[in-house]
Amino acid sequence: MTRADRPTIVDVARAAGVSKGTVSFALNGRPGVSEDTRERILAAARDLGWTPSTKARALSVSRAFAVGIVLAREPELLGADPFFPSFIAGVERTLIDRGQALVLQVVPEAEEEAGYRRLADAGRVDGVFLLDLRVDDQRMALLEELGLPAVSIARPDAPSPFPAVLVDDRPGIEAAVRHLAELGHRHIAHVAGPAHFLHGQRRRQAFEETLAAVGLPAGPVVEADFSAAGGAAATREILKPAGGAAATRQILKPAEQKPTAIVYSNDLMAIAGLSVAVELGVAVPAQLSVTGFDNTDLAAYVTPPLTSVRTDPYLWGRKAAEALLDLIDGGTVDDVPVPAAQLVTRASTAPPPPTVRTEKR
Amino acid sequence: MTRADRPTIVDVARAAGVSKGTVSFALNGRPGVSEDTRERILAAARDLGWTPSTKARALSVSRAFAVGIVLAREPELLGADPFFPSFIAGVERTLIDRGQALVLQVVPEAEEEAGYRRLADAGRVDGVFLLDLRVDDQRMALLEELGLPAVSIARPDAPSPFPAVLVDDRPGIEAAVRHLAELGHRHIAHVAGPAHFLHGQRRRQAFEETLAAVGLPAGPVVEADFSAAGGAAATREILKPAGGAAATRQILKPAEQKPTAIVYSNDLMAIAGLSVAVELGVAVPAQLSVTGFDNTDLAAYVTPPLTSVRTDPYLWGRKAAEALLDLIDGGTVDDVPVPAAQLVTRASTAPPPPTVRTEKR
DNA sequence: TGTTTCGATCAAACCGGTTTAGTAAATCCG
DNA sequence: CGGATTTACTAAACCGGTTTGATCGAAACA
Repeated sequence: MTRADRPTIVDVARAAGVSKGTVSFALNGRPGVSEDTRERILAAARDLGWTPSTKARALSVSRAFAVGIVLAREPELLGADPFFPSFIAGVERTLIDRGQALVLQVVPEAEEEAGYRRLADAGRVDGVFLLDLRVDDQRMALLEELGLPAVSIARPDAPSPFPAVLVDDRPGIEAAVRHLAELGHRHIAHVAGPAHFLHGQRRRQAFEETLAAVGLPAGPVVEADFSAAGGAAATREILKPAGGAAATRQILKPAEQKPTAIVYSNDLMAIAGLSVAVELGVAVPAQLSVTGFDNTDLAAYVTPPLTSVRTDPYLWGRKAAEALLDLIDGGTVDDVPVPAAQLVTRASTAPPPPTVRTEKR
Repeated sequence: MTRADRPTIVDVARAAGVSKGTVSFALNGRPGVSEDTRERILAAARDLGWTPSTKARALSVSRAFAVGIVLAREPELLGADPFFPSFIAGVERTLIDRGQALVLQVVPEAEEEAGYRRLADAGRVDGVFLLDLRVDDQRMALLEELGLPAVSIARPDAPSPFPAVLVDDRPGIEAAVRHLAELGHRHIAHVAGPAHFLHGQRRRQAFEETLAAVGLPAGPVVEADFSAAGGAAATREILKPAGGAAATRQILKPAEQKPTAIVYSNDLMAIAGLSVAVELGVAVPAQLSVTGFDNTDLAAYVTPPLTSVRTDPYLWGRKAAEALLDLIDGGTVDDVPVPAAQLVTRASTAPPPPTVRTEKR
């Protein structure tokens, strides 16, 4: 009935007839062990089914052999975002190969800092990923104080002591706007993500700059929160004749001309927007073109199929993990380039209606 | 330039003028320490900003102070499923309060067993959650072999040595079917999840049993894979006049009568199904009623808003974590009841078209 | 051949906690 | 008042690895 205790390094040492120090050397590929002995040790380890205890290694080399992610998003928003699962899957691909684990922490927004402190103080992780960068993000300073190496997804807006995976949302938005412009749209609106998020802000910037670059007038921008509800509300605001009280959340001066296209900063809001259009009797794409961002699984299966920007979070995850592990190992790590996002055109974008088109000159 | 090393228990002991054993006792609330000394120790610890090293504790008490989840799903399916983020958020709520961490492992399906072994052999976790139960699931045996405590989400189909959170999808599906039956539908179809998943199987069973219970004829059941693409294909199969080659994936004999309602086993497939209906010129809900499952964020924002079954994965996560930690602490843990899922009715369900209705007798 | 160098190996210290065995002083008891 | 408990605490062992310093025999050198 006695539970077979896991073998330890001494068991292996005894079986191989050496000291435990030698076993350790043999296993870590250190010089100073004869080929003969090394093989005997490896064989003994295999026979006993021995795996070094991470706990013991962690203590003696003061490493956790784990990296962390602190997520301060609301679960509902997480669930709707295809980014995380793919990113994490990519991260794991790298971690598993290098014997590391991923410690996840999902916390209410107010406890974000506490989350990082917990990971650091308890020595649970050797480094972290920095996601959902914000404008003037305080976390870089926090992590430096905590002495925790990090890799950020996208480059922060201030000089950062940490390497970044150079994710850039701008080319994706730019492609969307140019695509619409080429179709003949002259009045394009944007449903932005929260301005305090760097990616929300950058997508919006890209929207505005590209409009200017192709010589179109600035379009209305409504800030929403990346949720379906937010996307629906924003769409209503854009499509409805600006009622008195409704103008509250409008950020830019409304163009006199009602937009013939809306660039959303994620698919979830775009899909919600499609429904609002139906409800208001606005045909998509005949009267209104719509683009999303993320190229969700669902994008190709809504009516009409959604033109969207395809990104590659799985790849980002792999690259980010490689960079972080190299950094932890003491290497000097440069920013990591990644391929630009691609626009996937589907039926939700088409030329603007002729009537509106006529007015455009 | 010397990095201030983190204080250890000896530093605290020295500061308080006691031995490190006493510090340990004081901190763990053991008897045998005078109130006086205890306070002096706690004060010293606070002053030095000392937190016990998880690594050291882990080694000496052979506990990881962490629990694990191994996910063998494809990232795309994960991304579309609102279950995981909410479940994990619930788990964290409990874990954080009890000083535990969550180790996540996302692996290709073929490496699932290896994933559990890695966690167990390296001693990374003290227990795991068992998600996505399958028919004749081998993992219970594996975990028992590995000596890893577990809590399963839903009760397995075979006697299990582990406690379960008694999630039951059947009442949700039953409510959906009854709702449709009350609206007057007589021919109802089901788009099922993969039959090798227990929840896929059980939702299907509930569908079939409820039909029988309310005296309706068995409806066609098409098995899909929970993805948008799968949902679209299944819908096409149900709505199209059964073409020659198309009958391949049809599981039940098709009812002679084309269905006036479809019960989907998740929202993602249901939303994809809505688009297929539009494409085939079938009006929802006028000609076809549709129900989903999960009550996704998006459900209320598609056209028409989707009647769906609301579940509470956040709660499940909290309860599951409590049960697992109690189990790890050596308690005897019973199965944990949770409230039944609720049907949320929206505009995607309505009475069947009169023409069809006439035929029903 | 005597000395040096080197490679292979071992014993012991160490990481930072927990836990057990032991001790001195204080308290109890008859 | 003297022996038996109890209380408060310390010293040391332990968890299972890694790493350092010392040892020893064989090969290299003078």
